[in-house]
Amino acid sequence: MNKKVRVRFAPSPTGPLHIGGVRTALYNYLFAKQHGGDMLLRIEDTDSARFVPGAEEYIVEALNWLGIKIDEGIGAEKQGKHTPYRQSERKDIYRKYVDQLLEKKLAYIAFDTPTDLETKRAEIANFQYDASTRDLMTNSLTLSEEAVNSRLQNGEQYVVRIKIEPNQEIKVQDLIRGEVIVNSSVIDDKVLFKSVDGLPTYHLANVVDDYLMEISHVIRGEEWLPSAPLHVLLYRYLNWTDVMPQFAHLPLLLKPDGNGKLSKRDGDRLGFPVFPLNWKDSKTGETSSGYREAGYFPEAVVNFLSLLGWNSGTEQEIFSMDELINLFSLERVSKSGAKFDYEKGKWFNHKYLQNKPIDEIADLFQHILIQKDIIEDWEKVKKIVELVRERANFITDLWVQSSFFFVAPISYDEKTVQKRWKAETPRQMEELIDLLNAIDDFTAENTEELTKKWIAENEYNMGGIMNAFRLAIVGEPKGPHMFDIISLIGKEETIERIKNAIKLIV
RNA sequence: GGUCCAUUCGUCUAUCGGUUAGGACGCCAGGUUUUCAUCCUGGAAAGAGGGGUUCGACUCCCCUAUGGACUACCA
Repeated sequence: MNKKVRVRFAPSPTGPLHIGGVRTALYNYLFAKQHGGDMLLRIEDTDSARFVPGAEEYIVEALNWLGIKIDEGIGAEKQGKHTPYRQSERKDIYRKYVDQLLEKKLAYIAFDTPTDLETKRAEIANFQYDASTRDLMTNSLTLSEEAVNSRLQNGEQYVVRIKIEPNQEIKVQDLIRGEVIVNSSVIDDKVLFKSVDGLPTYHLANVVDDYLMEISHVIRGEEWLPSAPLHVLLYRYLNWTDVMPQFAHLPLLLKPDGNGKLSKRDGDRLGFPVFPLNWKDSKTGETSSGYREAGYFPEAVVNFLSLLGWNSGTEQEIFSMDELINLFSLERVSKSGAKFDYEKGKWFNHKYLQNKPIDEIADLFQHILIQKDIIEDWEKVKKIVELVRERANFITDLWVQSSFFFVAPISYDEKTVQKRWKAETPRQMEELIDLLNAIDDFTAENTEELTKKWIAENEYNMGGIMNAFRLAIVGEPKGPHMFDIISLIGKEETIERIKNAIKLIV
């Protein structure tokens, strides 16, 4: 049976989308597109207590930015035929399946309060609510029917738990890991539904929704692997095994140093973003930085992320989204977790910065200039970008690398002054002023030729002159070819700066 | 503690029984250069340990070790 490929990304709106989540979304997308399938976005907000306003919008915006297009569900152009795609709005749908399980005695009602459970856990070491302990608890298996009904009529809070038969082998076929076998005895009677808010828990909701939304492949993080057998069981209990999706559990993204899952704190600690976009926490007011605002190209982030846990089998490193769609395969996803290497992320952005059309880069840079109240001629901006982009990793680096094109130095790098500004330098610079002043054709080629001639004729030291010259014009020992710089800033400005340097450097 | 998953250079990874164990990031050295950077060339750098299976194991199996995930009326 070959059903249409339909995958879903199903985050819960508890905050900004984590970079690991982004990768999961990306792999889902690549897989779907390769097979001509659909990518759905479903919001799993069954925990009303953890809902964070703005999180859903953030997720949609982030995926949009990255070029991960949603075919159906939240954020899609047209939502699709399985609406709604927010689980909190699907309450009525789940109730039916809860009742079905209850009727078939595959689930039961439990009245134990959180404190009851706590005390039990304290009492019994490694307590697990399952076949071995449910007789000790307050539920519809231990209470009489009348007792249960009267409790319900009194409006007592309850949950519905799945009833798991102990000692059964449950097999999960995983596309990345192969067959995983778990004994049902180690799975507890998970809560499927809570009366407090009338909502199911994740386990029931995701199974029901994946079934109703005709999901063909569930591609999610490895943290779900331990509960996958429970989900398989649920498909069995609901008689849906014939249309059960295939599972693929992705390896985790790990901290760059030490061990463990990559977390928000690592970003703060090590100084790199762990979110796609900036996020401002409305409670604490603190902002977490995102890749977009840090100056990354979405293509670079996608490329970088795609290789964290997958590889093409070739030695190619740079991939466009289309190439990724073509080449991606779950079989080539690695099984072990990948440490997050931020340095390599920077390198990817550098590559994209070099390879993009100059107009695109210049346009982005001009926006930065405008924010700094610098209005500059488009052609000139393009030339400047051309000259400095190779020394930049990010659009934002461009300013650091080129600010001297727009603003004359107000101070001079001390070390360089000591090393490059000698006693005879002011006199030589005066001569240089005279020389440049007499040049009408101020192109880089011409000024270079004449300046070098002058240096040779006077038997000056090339490095000595040029480095002092640079110091006067740039203020620091950096930047592109000197004659390219002065041709762009012009004769007057060049001479002005040399004069200033002679005056200011002691 | 229990269950499950994993283990090749510092990092991401290639290898699907026979290779001088390859590439990339980073690092180091040299070259290019008037500076910084880029770029080019080169270099150091790896199969967790122990048993098997096999003519031959990084590759297959087992054990140990290590790491991770999960173990909620969270997802």
